[in-house]
Amino acid sequence: MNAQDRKIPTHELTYARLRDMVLFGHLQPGQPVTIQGLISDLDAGMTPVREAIRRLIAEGALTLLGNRRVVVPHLTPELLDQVAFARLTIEPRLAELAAPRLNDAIIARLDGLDLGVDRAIRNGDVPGYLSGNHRFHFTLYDAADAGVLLDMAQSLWLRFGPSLRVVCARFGTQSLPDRHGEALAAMKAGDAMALGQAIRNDIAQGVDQVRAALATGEI
Amino acid sequence: MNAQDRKIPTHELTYARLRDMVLFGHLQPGQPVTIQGLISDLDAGMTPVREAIRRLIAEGALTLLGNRRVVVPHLTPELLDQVAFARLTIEPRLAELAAPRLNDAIIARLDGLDLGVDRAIRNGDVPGYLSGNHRFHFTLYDAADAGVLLDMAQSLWLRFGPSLRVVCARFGTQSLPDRHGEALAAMKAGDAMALGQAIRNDIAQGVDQVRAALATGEI
DNA sequence: AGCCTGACAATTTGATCATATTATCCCGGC
DNA sequence: GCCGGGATAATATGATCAAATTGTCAGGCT
Repeated sequence: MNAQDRKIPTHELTYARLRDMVLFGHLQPGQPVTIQGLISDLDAGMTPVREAIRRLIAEGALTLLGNRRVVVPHLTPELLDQVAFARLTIEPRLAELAAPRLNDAIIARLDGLDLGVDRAIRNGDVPGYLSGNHRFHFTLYDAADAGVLLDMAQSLWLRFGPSLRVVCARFGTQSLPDRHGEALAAMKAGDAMALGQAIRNDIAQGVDQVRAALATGEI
Repeated sequence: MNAQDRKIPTHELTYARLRDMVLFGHLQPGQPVTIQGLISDLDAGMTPVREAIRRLIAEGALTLLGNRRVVVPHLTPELLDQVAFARLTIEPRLAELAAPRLNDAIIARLDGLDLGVDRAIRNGDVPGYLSGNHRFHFTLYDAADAGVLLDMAQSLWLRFGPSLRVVCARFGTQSLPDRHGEALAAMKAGDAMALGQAIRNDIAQGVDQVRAALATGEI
C-alpha cells in the first residue's frame, strides 16, 4: 500500500485482475458479470469496476446484453472461425516482426517459459499451462514492438481464453498445443519464416481442439 | 428528450459522439482530450464521459499518456504499416464473407452511398466524403455478420481516421480512393473474389495517400 | 382440487451525479 | 536552474434514481 499502489491507479489494477480472470478461465462462458459482484469480489469502488468492464467489452472479452447485463460470451463455430482467421494472420506476422529483434536474453527467457509449460502439461496443471502459454506467446510478440498488432492479438486471446479453459478442464492438458520447440529452434536459427510457420502450427492446433469440442457440443 | 433518450443510455450516446469526432477528424492527431472539456462540450456527466474515453482507449482511438493525459494518437510510419497490414487482411475477408449475403436492397443502398461519395469528392466536401466512405464500407461489412472481424475493422478505422482527415484537408478530395465502382460491379456480378480485390485496391490507395503525406512530414 | 397464467410487489442491479481526495502542472521566488 | 505553492484536472467513493429480474399471489381454466 505505498510505493506501487501510488503509481498504478485502481482502475488499471482492477482491469488487469478482471482480464486475467477472463483470460485464464476463472469465469466461464455464459457466466454473468455484475458490477456489484465485482465490487465485493475485488473490493474496489464502483468507478474502477465500471471502467474495467467497459474496457473489456470494447476488447471483446465481455458482451453487453440488451438488458444491460454483462456476460462472458460463448464462442460459436462462426465466431471461432473469425478468431482463427485473425489469429492466423496477426500472430505469425508478430512473430516474423519479432524475429530479427530477438537476443539471447529473450530467447533464454522463452526457453525457461517453455520448460514451465512442458511441466504444466505433464502435471495436468491447467492454470499453469494457460498462464505459461500466454506468457510465452506474448513475450515473443512484445519483442516485435508493434502496438497495433499486439492489441489485436490480446483481444483475440481474450475471446479465445475462456473456451480453451473449458477444453482443458474436460480433456486434460495432454492433447494441448505445444509447438514451442519448433518455434524456439527457428528463433535460435534466426529463421523468421520458420518461426512464423511454427506459430501458425501452434495456433492451428489449439483452434482445432476448441473446434472439435464445439462440434461435439462439449462447450 | 423522451422516447429515444429513455432507451439509449447516456454513456452510449457519449461514446458514439466522441467516436465520430475521432473518426471524422474533428479531433486532430496530438490533440489532448480532457474529461472536463468533454463534460462541457457534450454536456454529459462525468461517469458517461469517463466510460466513453476508456472504451475508445481500448479500441486504439485514443492514447493514455503516462501522466494520465489522453490524446488522439499520431500515426507513425511503423503504426501505419501495421494498420495497413491488418486492414488489408481483415476488410477484404469481410467483403468476401458479405458477398453471398448481399441482396438487391443492400446493393441499391450501396449504390446510393457511392453517389454521395462521388458528389462529395467533386465538391471538395471533406466531412461528406469521410462519413459517406465510412458508411459505404461498413454497410458492406455489416452484411458479413461477422462480429469479431467487424470490431477489428472499426478499431482500425479509428486509428486511421484522424490522419486521413488531415490528408484530405491538405490535398483536397480529388486524389482520394474511390474504387467503389469496381466493388459495386463485383457485387452485382456476385463475384466474391473480385469484390475482395476491389476492397484491397481501395484500401491500398488510401494507405498510400497517408503514407506519402507521412513521408513528407505533412502530418 | 390442482395447475397454469398473469400481474404486482420486492429485491437486486445498473446508471448517473455530486463530492471528496489525490496527483500533476504551471508559475513565481530563491 | 531548482524548489515550493496554488490552480487544475483526474481518480475514486457513496448516494440517489431508474430499470429489470425474481418471487408471490390471486384468479381462471382443466
